[in-house]
Amino acid sequence: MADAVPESAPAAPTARRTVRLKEVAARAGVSINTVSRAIRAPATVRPELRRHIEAVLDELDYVPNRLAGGLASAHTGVVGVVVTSLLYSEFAAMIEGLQGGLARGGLSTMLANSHYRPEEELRLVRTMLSWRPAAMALIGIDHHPRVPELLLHAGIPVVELWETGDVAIDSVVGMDHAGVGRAQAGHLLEQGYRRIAFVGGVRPHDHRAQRRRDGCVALLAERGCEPLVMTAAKGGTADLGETLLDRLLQKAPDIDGIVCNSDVIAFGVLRGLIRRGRRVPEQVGVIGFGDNEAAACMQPPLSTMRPPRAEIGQAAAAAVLTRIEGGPAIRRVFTAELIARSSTAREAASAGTGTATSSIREIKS
Amino acid sequence: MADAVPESAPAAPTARRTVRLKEVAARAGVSINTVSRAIRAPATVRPELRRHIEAVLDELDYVPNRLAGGLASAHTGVVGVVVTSLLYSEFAAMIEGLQGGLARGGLSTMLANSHYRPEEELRLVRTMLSWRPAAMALIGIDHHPRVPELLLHAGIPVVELWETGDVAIDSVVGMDHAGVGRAQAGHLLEQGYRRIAFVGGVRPHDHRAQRRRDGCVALLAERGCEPLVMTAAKGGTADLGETLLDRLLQKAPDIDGIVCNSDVIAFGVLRGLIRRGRRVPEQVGVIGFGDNEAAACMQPPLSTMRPPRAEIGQAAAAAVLTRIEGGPAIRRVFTAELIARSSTAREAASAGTGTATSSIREIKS
DNA sequence: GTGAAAGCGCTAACAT
DNA sequence: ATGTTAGCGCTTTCAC
Repeated sequence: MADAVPESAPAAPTARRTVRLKEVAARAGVSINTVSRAIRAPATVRPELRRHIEAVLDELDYVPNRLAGGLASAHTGVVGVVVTSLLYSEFAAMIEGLQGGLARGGLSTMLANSHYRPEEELRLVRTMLSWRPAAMALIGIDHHPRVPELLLHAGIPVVELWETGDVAIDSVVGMDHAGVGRAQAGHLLEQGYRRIAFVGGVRPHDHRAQRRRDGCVALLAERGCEPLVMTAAKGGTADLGETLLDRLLQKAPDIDGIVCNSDVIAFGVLRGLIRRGRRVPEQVGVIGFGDNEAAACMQPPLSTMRPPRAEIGQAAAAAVLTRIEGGPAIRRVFTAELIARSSTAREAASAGTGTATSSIREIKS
Repeated sequence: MADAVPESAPAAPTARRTVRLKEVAARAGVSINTVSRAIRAPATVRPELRRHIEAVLDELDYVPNRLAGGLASAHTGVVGVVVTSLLYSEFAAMIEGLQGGLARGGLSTMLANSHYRPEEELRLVRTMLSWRPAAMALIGIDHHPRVPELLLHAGIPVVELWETGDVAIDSVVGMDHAGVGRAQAGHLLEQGYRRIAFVGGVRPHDHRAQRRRDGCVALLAERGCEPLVMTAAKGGTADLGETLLDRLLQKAPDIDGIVCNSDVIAFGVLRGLIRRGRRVPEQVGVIGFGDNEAAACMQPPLSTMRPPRAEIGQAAAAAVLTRIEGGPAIRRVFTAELIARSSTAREAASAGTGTATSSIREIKS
């Protein structure tokens, strides 16, 4: 399985041969300071000299030491990002947007994963703060109770992503998840479904999922429908979707609409319905959340909610940049888009491919 | 859209109120040094005193300054990770495994994304090195020409993930992608398909995808089949899959087997085939790559190759940890697993759900 | 425009 | 077991 690779591998971390500003300065015949300025403020160095220094820099393959630089200048240009999960591609596009936006502003990103564990989140925030980051970004608005005070105490810009609520540490950029749940249920009602259930995996600390569930339940109650909920305290998978469907059908065989907490859950639900001979969308309507890349390839194509992930990430990056430059904290709420496909098209059950996208829906004030 | 959040937000980054070792020491009535040791080597401080110091640490909410610590000690406990993409969830599970393994070894992770751009990779490697990381991890084995020398010069452990080849910078943990392509084509041949094409999005610098394609083509040639290739120079999407299928059918209407570069491409291909009235798997066999969570929910369920992503990430973390402790560089090649479902079950086209998993296949020597 | 000197906050010898 | 003394490599005044 594993065998040594002798050549090309330093037997032990090489006997410290790092190039410092000092070496560059000596080689270029100037002071350390001048080299430093040639790097950070080229305009303050005579063009001719500057080019000379740059040549030496290149020749010696100089890599600055940001630990030293950061220590001396008290600002680092890294942004600490704490996410609750890297899997399920739930946040990938958002993080990518955030990272891209920050990079354009000259900031690096340090990513850590709390796996939906508050204790872990606290630990990670402490670790990141120990790097004296220029700012911090966190997923969600529900944190370990000590996190907000720690962050506030650090005196740096903070942005909370993905979810929005009433209280904010600093800036917030996200969606109203309760509104997503309402929109899902609302769409099924509009399509004429009446006996509607919420199905999905809801992890103990996934507050976003809980809010979607609550939003769905609330709307159903308002409209006089008895809300049904069938969840499990774990992450969503297709198999879980099918399992929950089973339980649901046992409890309520007359169900005709299913709001899923994620597209992946919906995939399993669709598979289960087909196996059990229920026709979608004629007998049962199904709507997911997330706009998974496979949703449009299901049979029937799955209706879902598309969260503007990249936009949220980019807006969060913009918020950080603004704040670093002394601007105000920002609160921005994006709207998820309803993608109505065949899986909820009870009226026009023969309509065909159903790739059409409905107009953008306002989720909540 | 964006409005100010006055309360709770520091008008400007607070007037520097950071707690240093000095403050803790004064409060605890000991020297700076003793506090430092109480943190890093608790055993060297009298238990009683230690508890006292810990209380003060807690009371003052001390957050160490790792810049200073790293500068002084010359080791940081961060591992720089450069990935080519965060999207498509292609690497998420692998990165998660890597990160988890490193965290267990007390190492933090700094993630950056090169978007498949070599120039960007070089830039990112330089930036990461400027943080004096304990080790570096990179996706793939084809790098910007200056990357290996930079890394070697840094004298730290390096691990290349996902792909394996003949030359390594230091450690390598991955899969043989050419072998994956061969296995895909081989499976279709075994099932009796003969007129086989490779279809997919192959980004200019996605060498893994290129290797899978080449492996597929090579095997077909060896077996006396004329290899067909229909690719586009971009990332894979379901829509692209359907587009490429169109072109393929135009060029070779008698095609009966399709090797897809990714499951997402396969989703589009399946949708396209069904729309065009071709029966899968009776008339055409389709196999994907990646074991996307939706693959088992397609109609028919999609056969695919499952790469051991988490295992690769964990093994890479182990390699880094070993190497940091002075161990040898490691080379480890994992095997992708063939997941045979209905989309290639020409023989047993009536077999039903087809969720069964074939035995593990050796991909290459 | 350039150089000299003084730290940034911490760790690592060495004393004690 | 604890304190003292030097730096780590860089940035930042402040002279020149």
